[in-house]
Amino acid sequence: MMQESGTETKSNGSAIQNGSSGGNHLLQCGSLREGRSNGETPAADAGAAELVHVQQQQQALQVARQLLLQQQQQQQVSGLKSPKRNDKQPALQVPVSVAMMTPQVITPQQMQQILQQQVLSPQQLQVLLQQQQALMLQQQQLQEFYKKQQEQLQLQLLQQQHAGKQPKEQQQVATQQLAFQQQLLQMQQLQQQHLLSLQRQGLLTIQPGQPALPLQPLAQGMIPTELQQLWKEVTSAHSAEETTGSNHSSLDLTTTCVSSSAPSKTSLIMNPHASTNGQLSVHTPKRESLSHEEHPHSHPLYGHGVCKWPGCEAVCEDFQSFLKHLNSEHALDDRSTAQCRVQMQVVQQLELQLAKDKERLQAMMTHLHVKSTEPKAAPQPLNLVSSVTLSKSASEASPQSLPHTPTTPTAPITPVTQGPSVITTTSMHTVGPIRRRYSDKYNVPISSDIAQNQEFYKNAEVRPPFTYASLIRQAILESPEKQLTLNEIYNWFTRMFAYFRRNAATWKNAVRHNLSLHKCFVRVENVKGAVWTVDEVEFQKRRPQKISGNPSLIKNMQTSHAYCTPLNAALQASMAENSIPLYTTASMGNPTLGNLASAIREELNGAMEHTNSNESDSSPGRSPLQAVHPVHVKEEPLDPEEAEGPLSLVTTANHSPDFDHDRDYEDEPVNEDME
DNA sequence: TAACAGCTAAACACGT
DNA sequence: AACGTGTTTAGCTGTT
Repeated sequence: MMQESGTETKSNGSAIQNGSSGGNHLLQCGSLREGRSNGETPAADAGAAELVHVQQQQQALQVARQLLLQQQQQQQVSGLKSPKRNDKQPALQVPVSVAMMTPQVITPQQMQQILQQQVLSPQQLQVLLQQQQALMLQQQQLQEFYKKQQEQLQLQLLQQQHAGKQPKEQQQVATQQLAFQQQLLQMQQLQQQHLLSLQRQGLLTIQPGQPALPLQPLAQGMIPTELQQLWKEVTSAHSAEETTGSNHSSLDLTTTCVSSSAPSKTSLIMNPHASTNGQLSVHTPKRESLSHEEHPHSHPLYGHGVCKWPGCEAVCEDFQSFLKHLNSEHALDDRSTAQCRVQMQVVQQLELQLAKDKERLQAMMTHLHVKSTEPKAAPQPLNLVSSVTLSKSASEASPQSLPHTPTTPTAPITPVTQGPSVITTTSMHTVGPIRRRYSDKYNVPISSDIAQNQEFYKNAEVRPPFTYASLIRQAILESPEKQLTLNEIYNWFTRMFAYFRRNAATWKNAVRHNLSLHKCFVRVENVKGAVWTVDEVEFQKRRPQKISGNPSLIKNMQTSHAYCTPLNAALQASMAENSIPLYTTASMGNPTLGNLASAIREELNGAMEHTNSNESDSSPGRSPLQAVHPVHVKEEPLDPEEAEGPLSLVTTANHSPDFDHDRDYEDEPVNEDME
């Protein structure tokens, strides 16, 4: 007896839409977890490596800057009056190309796209965003510096022109300038690489014609025409003097920068083939060398003069020094052990990823061979790289599904496995936004997703990919007594999801609507008023999807569930970073894992329940619903076949300790920067 | 194409 | 009267 069975007024029992429609989530746990496990570590490594490079570039820039300063001093000493920096003459002003200097941070549109796709986990997105921000910071500093230097240079060139100064000095200054450009070129190359790495991981979809991505900044107006003109004057007037290779390369670089306006000028440094992909041919040495392995002393942790210990990348001149470094820096200690464990997890996840991807590939190939003529072969779930398709889908999705929050994406997590019609690898990651909410019946359980992405949902205004019904149910099930007042449900929404801290009128109305509409929500009069409970039987009665009866799908489903278990271990690994012992189990009292584990069982159970409705599946884990759950009133008699209690009720014991009923965010829009 | 699921909006009733 | 709660209907989009 949980509460006094009050006068629940479920008068909508006659609702035509019947409450059998619960929520749904779509995520196959395999695809999500794998996507995240796949991308996380390499992305982090790449980011760290690039940061190192950025720092190196900065140092080089510092040196170059000093040279330039010396040059300026010489000029000043030689009698040139030092002009005020603010005396910029508009006609000769050399604005720094925004296109070039714009940090290649993920634009809001791209971010939205990413969030909508949710190919990777929110945590991974955060990590990558942090890397992006770090890079952005670096480049912004360089940008400032570059601006200053360019202004100075411009002024000096101006003066020299007017004063008829020696071209040699001028040329030297220009060389310095070009040195900066080269540095910045490399900087941008790094950014490009970072971006491409994101692309490879499916985080970004570079769409043709997408202006937000400065993929061709160097080819477009990097140096204004004024400067080009200046250069022409300088170089043509003194072409006889400077025919050295360095100057040539400098000039080449310059013309490269203006190649958009004068493509037929001098030879391009940019690789034409690469430039079509937005990738420059200017490689940093490190990247270049990554592809070959011809070191005489082959060691998995040593390559190309760099220690490959995760997170190290120390430069070692030769193999001996590497061994020295290995023994000194990576000796057997706690840190190394921890890193080793992490690596183990990484490998494990990658292996899982590989296995799953192999299976997926097999399924795809089978599918394409068997029923390639099926009209639904290229249906809605995927939006190929074509921006037309994507934008169309997006425009369809946003206004209807989110009229109240145009800035926040609908975030249905669309598993790659949903659409087997994926052909290209890029399109694997460009599954566009879909309006639907996803059933939590056969895919990732809502409790699992929320538990794992809790922080993300709390901070990012991303709509959870679950139906209101599912969310309400989750809120109620998370409560200690499996019952909540309406206001407590509201609070749960605002507490758990940043998305629901806006437009309260809309979603609260929807919550009330769902509570009233769905039979699975039972109103119970309580001492302190009315509370809402979940009728699990009704909830599980949701319309079975077409998956039922298809043995192969059932098998796949079970497989996907099976993948959840080791991935659960991966989650534990990540928690080990926070002093949570590795390989803890859900029974050890961690609420998140407890919920996760139980949710997995729940989903598996629920799925089996529907797919094997005829079988007398008497798995020991099941328990009659009434034994655990406070359902007080049924308008319909319990179907004994359906009365198998879902194991989700097990989560009771693992209720999150930090569940705070009193904290409510109310309706006021929450600050955006809840980072 | 129709049925269904889900979302949003809105009207309305009722109680405080 | 204002507000919160609850019910119901309608219209729309997307899926099956």
